[in-house]
Amino acid sequence: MSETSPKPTIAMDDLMALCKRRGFIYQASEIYGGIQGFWDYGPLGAQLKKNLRDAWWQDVVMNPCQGMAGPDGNPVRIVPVDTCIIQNPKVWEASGHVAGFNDPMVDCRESKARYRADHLMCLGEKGDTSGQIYAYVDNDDKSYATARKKLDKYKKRALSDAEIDTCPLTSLSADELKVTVGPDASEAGTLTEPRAFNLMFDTYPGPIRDEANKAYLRPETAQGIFINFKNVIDTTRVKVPFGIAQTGKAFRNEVTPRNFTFRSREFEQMEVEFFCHPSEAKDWYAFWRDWRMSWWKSLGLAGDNLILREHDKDELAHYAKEGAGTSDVEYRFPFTAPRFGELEGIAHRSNFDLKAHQNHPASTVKLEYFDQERNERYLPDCIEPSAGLDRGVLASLCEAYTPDESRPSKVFMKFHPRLAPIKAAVFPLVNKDGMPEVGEKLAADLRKRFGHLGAIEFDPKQNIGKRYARMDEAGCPFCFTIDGDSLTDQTVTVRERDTLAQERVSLDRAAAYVAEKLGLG
RNA sequence: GCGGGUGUAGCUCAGUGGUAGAGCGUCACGUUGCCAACGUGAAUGUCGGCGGUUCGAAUCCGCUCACCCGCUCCA
Repeated sequence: MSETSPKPTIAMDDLMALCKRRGFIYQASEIYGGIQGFWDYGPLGAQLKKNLRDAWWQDVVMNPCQGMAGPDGNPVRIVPVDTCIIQNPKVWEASGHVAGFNDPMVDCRESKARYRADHLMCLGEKGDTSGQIYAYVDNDDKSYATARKKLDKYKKRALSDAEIDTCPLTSLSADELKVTVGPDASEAGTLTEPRAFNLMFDTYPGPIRDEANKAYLRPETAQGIFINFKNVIDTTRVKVPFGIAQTGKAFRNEVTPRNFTFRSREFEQMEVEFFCHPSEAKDWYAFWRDWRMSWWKSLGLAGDNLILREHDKDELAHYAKEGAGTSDVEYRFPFTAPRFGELEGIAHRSNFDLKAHQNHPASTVKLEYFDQERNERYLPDCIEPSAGLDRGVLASLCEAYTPDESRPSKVFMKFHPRLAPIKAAVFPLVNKDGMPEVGEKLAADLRKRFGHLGAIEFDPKQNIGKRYARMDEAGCPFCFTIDGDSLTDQTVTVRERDTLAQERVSLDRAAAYVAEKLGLG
């Protein structure tokens, strides 16, 4: 990993100040002191985020893989869904989230170590209900030996195995915990009571707030796809291999929200679950991994700040253990540098999820797919490219932030034109002599043509330098200026954000100019 | 969860117990007319919040909230 970046690492504080100043991102509930792990998007941020989501929707769902054929030589097929944030809680039992997202943790005030409560065992002398208890990490011989040694020292004699009683830490009473010595502690009573880190948010649909009515806010959008797999198969004409895609909010009660919007408790995902025959899973995995990497590059996250990283075996998620692997598309954020933070994970989930839902006791549905061509019934394997929309936005903001002492704004946002929240601006050089009228008409024309892609600004106030500078900070790629000559020869000056170059184009060519620069031909 | 830091106008920050400030930005008017120019003027604050000490608190004390950094944690 290279420690040197071709671009100086920007200060996160400066970027955050710009995001506030220009209306990209605000702290959620700011007027009440904020709320940890939540962020709101302002006018420019909302459009930036929409543009990234739309780019994904277009390139992944509507024109899958930008028209590139899959490894089988056929066009890639994807259909969209939009599923609920709240589902029957059994969905999350089957998926493993209820068990996996509820690990009670224990902290040690002395050693500062944190343990999973269900990984801690305790030992003491058989029959002794008043003496000290010693905790150790389950299946850790060294930790066990340490606890035995501490007990022997406390009892002032070597106890035999037969004199030892063990039990899980979670079975101890509060009083017993007070006389328990932590695995890495010397004093008793330094362990906190086991605390559940509820990584899923609870909610209670219906009038009665009762455990029987407990439901969860989804921690990932993926399960909404898996539980609709049969519906999609039955009601559309898709055939394996194909993908189901959706974007939407997900919620995780992160222990430590950090780093601006990077680890938020409420965030938006863009996910595809791509189903294929197990024999083709490896090829599809490699295909998606490589194409997703190139997609992020195509949106301006090029260069050394973006890497594709294959997971080591020991960091694979529970659903990916059996699969062909997991890769991350990672971006070098200022706060991770020189290391990288995940933008998107491409995982081979094998048939983990379909199997889990099919096998859940409360589920009656058969999810096997009958493949006519192969004359074979099977549970498809699944390749999951799962991207973080908010992380993509954050990476785009970081990448776009370009200090430039030579220009009045001292900084400009070099967004890819496709992502830029303001597509173009129109300025009358002087707010009189017929220039505003010409400008307003041009702005209206551009709005009609490009308004669905982003804002078209019209600004007749103050001197031209200020207006250019404002657009630089907003990341607007093109500014059209109407001057005296425009009235006579029907031409305008277009000023390019990145190069500051000015070019004279005819008024009726202005829309074509923007279309070409946006890649719309 | 632990340790350190920060919190005053939209942004950056000054203000160590005595009337709430500056620069920039924003807005208006004038002038100018291709890069935050110039002139005049204006708006904008629960000094993060709550409580305490004090005749008097942005300032001292306690608690709390949020953000940043380092741990820890994170399928």
